[in-house]
Amino acid sequence: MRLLLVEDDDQVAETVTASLTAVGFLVERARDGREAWFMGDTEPYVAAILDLGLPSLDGLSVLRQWRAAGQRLPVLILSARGDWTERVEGIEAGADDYLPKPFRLEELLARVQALVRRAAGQPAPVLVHGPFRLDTRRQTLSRDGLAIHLSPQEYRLVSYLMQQAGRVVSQQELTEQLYAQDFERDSNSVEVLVGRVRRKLGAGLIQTRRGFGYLIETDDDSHAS
Amino acid sequence: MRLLLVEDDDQVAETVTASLTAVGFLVERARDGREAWFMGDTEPYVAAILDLGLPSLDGLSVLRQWRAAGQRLPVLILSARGDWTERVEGIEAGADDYLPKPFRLEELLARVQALVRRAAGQPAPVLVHGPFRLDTRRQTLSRDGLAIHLSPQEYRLVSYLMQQAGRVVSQQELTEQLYAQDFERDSNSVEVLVGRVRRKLGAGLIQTRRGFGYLIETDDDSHAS
DNA sequence: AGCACCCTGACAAAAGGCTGACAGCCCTCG
DNA sequence: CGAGGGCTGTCAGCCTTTTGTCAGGGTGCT
Repeated sequence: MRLLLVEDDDQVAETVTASLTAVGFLVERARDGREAWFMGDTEPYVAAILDLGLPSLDGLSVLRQWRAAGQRLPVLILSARGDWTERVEGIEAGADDYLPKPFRLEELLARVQALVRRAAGQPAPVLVHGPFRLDTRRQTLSRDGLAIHLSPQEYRLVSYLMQQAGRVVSQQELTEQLYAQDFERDSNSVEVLVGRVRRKLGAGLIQTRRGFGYLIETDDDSHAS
Repeated sequence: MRLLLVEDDDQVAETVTASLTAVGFLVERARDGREAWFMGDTEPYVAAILDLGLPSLDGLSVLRQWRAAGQRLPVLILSARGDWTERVEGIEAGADDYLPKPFRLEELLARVQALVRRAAGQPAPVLVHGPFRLDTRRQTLSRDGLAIHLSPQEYRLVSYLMQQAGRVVSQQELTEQLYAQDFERDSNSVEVLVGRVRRKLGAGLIQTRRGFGYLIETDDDSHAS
């Protein structure tokens, strides 16, 4: 799942990126306000982490512009000056959460994950679909209690589709979620990935909607009979 | 597991650090309030020991500021004046425990360990996984009742992983928990450490989730059959 | 049939993780 | 004080797994 990190300080950006990556996010970074605005308006991120002190265009302005343009991307604001007025301003500008610097990485992680879950309406750490169980703590998928080994990329694919269960997800969207933005778009890597997953899980779980994308049914629908 | 010790007196700090280190904690020290506040807000400690009489920013204020910022780090307060009002103040400021000076080192140890266990939602001082028993009181690991010698660092690794049983722990997180903040992040020391532990305990206990991190299963799952 | 899509097996590059060897450090013991 | 031994981080080499690419073959719709 792609995250946008807007942060001008290299040091901070690196640390934050590392921890977010470690828990499975694909992090892309903007260094200044203009870049941030453009990326956020263009690319489909699941959430953005927005530092307020930025060159070229202030963080709050970026946020306001996004909101003005109807962009509903969940935004977590980071701010060095943790004062009261700024927090209010942030919330008013349309932020979803606010974290004063300095912060602990765990807290950032927790909040980002909360944000993403809230946005996805998916609070469960274990996603179930028929005989399949995706355990996000163990980062493990099992069928009928038997663990099935998935590579990181395969895991991300299944995880994303299960989080979006019941919705058709286009190849384009998957490419965007699984790969960095500068990735060659005209390769069939998603197809290959889906193929590999199917070989492991059987053809039933991930359905193809020819011309539209891929789909994992919601648990109820698939077992209604 | 990293602990923050906030204490201005060198003598006391040294003694306390020595005993905590001896039972497997990695202790980092702050000498005054500002430093304490910053470290506690920035680094991922499992708990803090907070002396109240401090230069530059009073201990209670530090605590209040942490709490105001949503920092839930477990805190044990140390105080020279063991009077009633101060104790109440401490608890009200958000402390988790309170220990009047002078205290016996054993008592401090016991309380800190209790604090950490409570915070981890792990009431048991003895963690069991299959034939392995980790006794956090004696800091010993045994298999089938036979003690296995672990070096301090090895013990910390196993201990952390067992406390997080059932969860994949990334190398990054392990590095943060096992090494002090200024540690070179791009070495393979964690891998080496894991290797050493496995040589002593066998390959079964610590699983590798390639691309994700390491994992010790919960006892139940591993012996369900 | 024709076309756009999708699947699959093979391959090679790259990443991730493991291991043995080694060196620095510290402690203990004689 | 010096020798020996344990602990630990670093490094280089090795092996395995992962993953993007490509070419060729299906599949379903019009």
